[in-house]
Amino acid sequence: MGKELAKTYDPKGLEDRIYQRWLDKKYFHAEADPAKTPFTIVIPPPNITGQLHMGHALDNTMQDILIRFKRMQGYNALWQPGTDHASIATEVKIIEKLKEEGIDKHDLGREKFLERAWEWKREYGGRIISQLKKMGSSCDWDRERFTMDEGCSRAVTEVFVKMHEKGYIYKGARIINWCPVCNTSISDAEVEYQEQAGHLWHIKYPVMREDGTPSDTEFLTFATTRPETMLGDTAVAIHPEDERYSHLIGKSVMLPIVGRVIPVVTDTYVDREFGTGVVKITPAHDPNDFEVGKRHGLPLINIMNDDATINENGGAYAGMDRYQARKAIVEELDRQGLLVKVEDYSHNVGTHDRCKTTIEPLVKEQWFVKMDELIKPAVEAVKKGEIRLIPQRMEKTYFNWTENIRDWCISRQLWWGHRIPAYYCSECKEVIVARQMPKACPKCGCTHLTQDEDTLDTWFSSALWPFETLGWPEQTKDLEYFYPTDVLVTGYDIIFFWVIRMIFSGYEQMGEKPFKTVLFHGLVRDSQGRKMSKSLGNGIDPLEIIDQYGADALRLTLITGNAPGNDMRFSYERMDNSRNFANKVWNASRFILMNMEGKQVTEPSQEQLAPVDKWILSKRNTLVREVTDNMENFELGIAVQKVYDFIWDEFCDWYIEMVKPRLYNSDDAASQNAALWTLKTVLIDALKLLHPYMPFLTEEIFLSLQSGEESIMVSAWPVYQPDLEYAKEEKDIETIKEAVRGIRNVRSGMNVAPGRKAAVFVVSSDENILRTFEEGRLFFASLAGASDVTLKRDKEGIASDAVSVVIPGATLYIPFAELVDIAQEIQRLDKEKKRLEGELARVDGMLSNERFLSKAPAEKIAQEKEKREKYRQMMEQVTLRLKQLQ
RNA sequence: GGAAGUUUAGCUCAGCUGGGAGAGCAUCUGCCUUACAAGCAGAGGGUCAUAGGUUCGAACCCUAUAACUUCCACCA
Repeated sequence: MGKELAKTYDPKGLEDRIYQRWLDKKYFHAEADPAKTPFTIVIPPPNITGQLHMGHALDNTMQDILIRFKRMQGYNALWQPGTDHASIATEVKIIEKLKEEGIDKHDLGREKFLERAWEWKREYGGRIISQLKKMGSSCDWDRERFTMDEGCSRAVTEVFVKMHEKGYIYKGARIINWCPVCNTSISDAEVEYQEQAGHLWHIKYPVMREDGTPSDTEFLTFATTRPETMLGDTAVAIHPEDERYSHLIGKSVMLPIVGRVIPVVTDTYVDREFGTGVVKITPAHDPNDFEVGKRHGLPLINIMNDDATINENGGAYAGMDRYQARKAIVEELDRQGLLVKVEDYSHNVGTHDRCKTTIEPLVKEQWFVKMDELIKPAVEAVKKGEIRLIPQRMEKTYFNWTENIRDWCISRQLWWGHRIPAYYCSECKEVIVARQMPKACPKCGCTHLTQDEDTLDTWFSSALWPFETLGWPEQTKDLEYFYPTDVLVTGYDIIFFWVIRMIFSGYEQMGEKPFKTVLFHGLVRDSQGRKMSKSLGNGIDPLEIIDQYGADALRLTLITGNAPGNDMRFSYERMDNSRNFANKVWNASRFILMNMEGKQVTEPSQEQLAPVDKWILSKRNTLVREVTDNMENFELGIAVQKVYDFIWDEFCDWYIEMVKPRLYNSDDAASQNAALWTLKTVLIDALKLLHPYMPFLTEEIFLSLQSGEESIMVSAWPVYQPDLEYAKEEKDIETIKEAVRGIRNVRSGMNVAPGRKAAVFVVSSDENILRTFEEGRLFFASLAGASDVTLKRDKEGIASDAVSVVIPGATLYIPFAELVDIAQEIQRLDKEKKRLEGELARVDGMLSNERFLSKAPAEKIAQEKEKREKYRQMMEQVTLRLKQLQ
């Protein structure tokens, strides 16, 4: 690119061009190389149905920052990308699409349906990937994987078979969560409880008399939120120690409508305090009742079809929807005089997190993963710090889940997914779990075998993601080299779905943790703090933001001022600020490029460097150390804030302004060269520190500054150099800055026109201060609006009514004769005196406190003493000046 | 029912191992100063939720309280 840079930064077009160049140069690609240390991140695979949203944008920005940082530090950085088949989400979408065409899934048949699904994958699977590229993500796209590609499918089968052999996977009839709309079982993690307004129906069942007829005077009354489930009641329970009902122990009641006699059982599960202390027991439709039923050997009566209509066990109600049946049954009970009362009642209802349908607990044959043994190493790993969670408080959530874990229902009645590698003999009903379909039944030799119709929970394959993407179950070089991975970046909302399952899978299959650190981020909310959602229509499309502001600005906004694990709000004001910063960097660079034009900039000697040059070089050095530290500790928001402040405040507002007179007016070529070299050197390092956050902007500028260099993304990360600390220059320049600030303040307070220059006298008995001002005379005059700067050891000859500014070690005088109001001047100095008195009182208080002196660290005491000296000196100067004026 | 988080300037939020309260936006005053008005210079604005405690010293550590948010469990 040429040196003619536009006045304002325009990311449009430029970002795509740069990204394409990075791709062409293969900078994102990593190969196992024993000579280098690997640094690996596996991407949380986005769903193939997904479109980039702010959550992805944040997640991927964080990963890209870490990857780019480590790559520049010299690590062999691999960011492993891929997508997830997202079985249920995708299947639902395809069903919807089919419906639009008037096709029913079952009419189409499994094979044709899967063809459609793969078509979908081909069409939309790439969409999210191209969107991630828009963010600037430096993934190794050559390694892109898909959870249902051949390798991943092999991994899934392998794990299933192995875990089945070990007894960790079993098939059994358990009560599971059933979604009547999606027509599949779901795991506990997929159930979302929602508070809903409902009713509590108080119902009574007649107690059976000795003669086997129902009593018409004695009843057991209880309350229920789901009266329709009475069709499946097989008992009524009371607490064993509840005296109110002790006479009923061993008796039975008549189940109305159905006409079934059911026993009264005692169980400590019953809470005597709640309601009447009586509970109806429906083992086939309630998880707690299921447990009670097991304890008492009660029969399971399933009254529902898969679509949540009442089945043939519901007698007259068969065929009705569960809610219709509820209404009809309540009416019938009322007619029979068995409905005691109806109360309004608000309670939590389990819904399917995908479709929000109220789930129906049903007893079904499903495949489960036995969790109690598997979870142990996963708990240990976090307890021992083998795996670090950031922020640490996430450990509580983690342990809370692991301690109360139940077996994981992994079979789904879906077609899109990994089909369960279990085969059934049609003759002897033998179940064979195998890597491939056996030719014949090993038990009876029959060749009529059919594969299990069900597929696996999406998260079953996601759990293997960190190692299956590196080649497992093959023992590949990549696996050996890049595993375990370094960091997992993800939202805290999928800690149960994914993080925990990857951890126990890693230990079980690899015998090793999948990653060393988990870095959690929060949710991106709208400007009012609401979750972004389709139904609210408050979602902000990252692609539109990129189009408007550029990817760099979006990335910066998402990272600035955000601590790990905390939710953040998205606002356009913050986008404006980020864009403005990009423009600031752009213009500072433009300034430097313009001034370097036609000049050969060479590295100056130490002697040629002016104190201001050393000052900014030293500041840069400190910045490098701090930013690197922060990034090593995953404090990305803090790190970028420091770079931001450095570039805008120190570099642009001070250093560039300080060197302008040298660049414009000085005919000292060596001094000019030193300034240009410093400008360029500091800018380049600042750009490098900024590059992980704003990759496009920094690359564009870097390439125009460094014609010989390949790319900033493969340049070396700046390193802190102890020999580049210039403590003296740092202190000296701070003195001048204070003087400038003091004078500007006074001028502004007195409404002095900016164009009006005035003579400034610097009076000090400190030789070092005088020398500092002498060396900085040129820029000090320019920044302080001085027509002339005179350095003096005393105030002889300065107009007695000059305005004065006191800084540590010196007093500055500005003779503004016709402007000065002596009374006002005294007032101003009085205010300053009061301030100093306050400061001195504080410092003196501390330093006269014996306990402070004996307990505080020596360094702190020295600091305070130094401050006291400074304030005393300034106090002396102010007092003196006041005396002169009065 | 259990747990976690939040509470700091008008707004949105930082504040990393306790050592003089910060940023952006907004407000007010001046400036189109040849990198940048998407800018520059200056200013105002905070009992760091409340009450105790620990400490020489607390926004930060401890205890309690309040409000808001979230997660988990789910009592029919």
